[in-house]
Amino acid sequence: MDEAATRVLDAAECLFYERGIHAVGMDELRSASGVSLKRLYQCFPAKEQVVVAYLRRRHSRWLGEMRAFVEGHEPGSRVAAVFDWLDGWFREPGFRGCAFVNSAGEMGAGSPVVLAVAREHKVAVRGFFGELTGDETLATQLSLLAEGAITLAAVGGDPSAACQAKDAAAVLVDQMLSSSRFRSKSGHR
Amino acid sequence: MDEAATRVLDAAECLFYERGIHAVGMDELRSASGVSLKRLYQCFPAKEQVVVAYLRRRHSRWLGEMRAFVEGHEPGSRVAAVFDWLDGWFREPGFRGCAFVNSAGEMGAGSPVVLAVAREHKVAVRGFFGELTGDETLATQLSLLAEGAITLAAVGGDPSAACQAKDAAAVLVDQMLSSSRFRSKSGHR
DNA sequence: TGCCAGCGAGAACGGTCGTTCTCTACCCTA
DNA sequence: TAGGGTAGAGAACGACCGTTCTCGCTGGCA
Repeated sequence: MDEAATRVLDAAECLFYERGIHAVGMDELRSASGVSLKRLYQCFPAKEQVVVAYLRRRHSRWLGEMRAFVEGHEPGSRVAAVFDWLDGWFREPGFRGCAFVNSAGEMGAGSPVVLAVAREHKVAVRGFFGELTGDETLATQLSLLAEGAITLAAVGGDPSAACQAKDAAAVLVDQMLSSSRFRSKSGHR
Repeated sequence: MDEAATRVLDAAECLFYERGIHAVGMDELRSASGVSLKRLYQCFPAKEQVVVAYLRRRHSRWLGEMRAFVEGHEPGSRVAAVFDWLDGWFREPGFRGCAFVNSAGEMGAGSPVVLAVAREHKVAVRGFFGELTGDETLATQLSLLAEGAITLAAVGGDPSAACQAKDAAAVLVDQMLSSSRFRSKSGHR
């Protein structure tokens, strides 16, 4: 990837997330990145492609950082670690919710490709919970809690949502463990 | 309230929710509602006030409909009924997620009043769960599940999120009941 | 009947957007 | 040194936005 494109995406990641997509014009992207308008349009023939590239890169970074944090914990406490990581994120200055949900809400109705990128992100998050738990149902339920926490932390302005979600997640994990132990011990049929 | 204002809000509720706020201009609001631009600006001196009024009215309707549905069920199955109601909502044609989350994501960064209305909505939803359960912690956890279900149904395009959330909610409610029974029976101290 | 306040229709205005074009300066090659 | 292709700076363009203004009409009242 071009170094100019990287600078554009750096600027886009700050500005789009902070103020929303339609509130940031190409001119502002230009002045913030120091990349001329001509070159900007050589890298990204339209604004929508800047948005898509911004979201794709943010997806890699976000999931990578979460994964690195979680995998630094014992296997038995990794689900809880996810919510600890979310808690740290919620308390960062400038936290404004999920970039993918915000972008999809803003452009999704008129831009199927942005909606698709957001969807891929959510599928990947659920997949990560699947890796952690090895159980599809539990993975979905945990991703529900995580999504809810992100939404309530952003819109509700309450970072403690992560902690509440962590407690609920512990209950769900316990329940799943005991029910699967029960199933394997009783071995029905 | 003026009948013209009602017609404007009817149009706004359809258009803003379906296509997003900044994608719908005042001219389109005028033609869709049949209210002249002059009168529209008499009712709402700026677009932001249309947005706020739209959100407030939607909040009343949405919570009212959910409440009516839930209160038509036995007290013991009302938490589950919330998620049944969400399931029906998710399957409606044109479902596009939470209007408050979408609006806050689109305008929240530049419009504190819109963010505040969205926040009030989320507080009210949590309060409703509080009425149902009589337990603050459980209410928060259930609202996390509900918010997560809305997000995943909208962005992930998966209406079955409501069903998954319902199952998780049942686990959390059971756990809460058994732990409080335990506490009252053992009567610690 | 004459008059005036209020209305709707839509033009007008200033601003901003995404995108393209122009022009100038520069660098690499011959 | 001469020339041509490239890049940057920024003007230009057409479209659209939110908002205001104009203007002709209407309908109630003296």
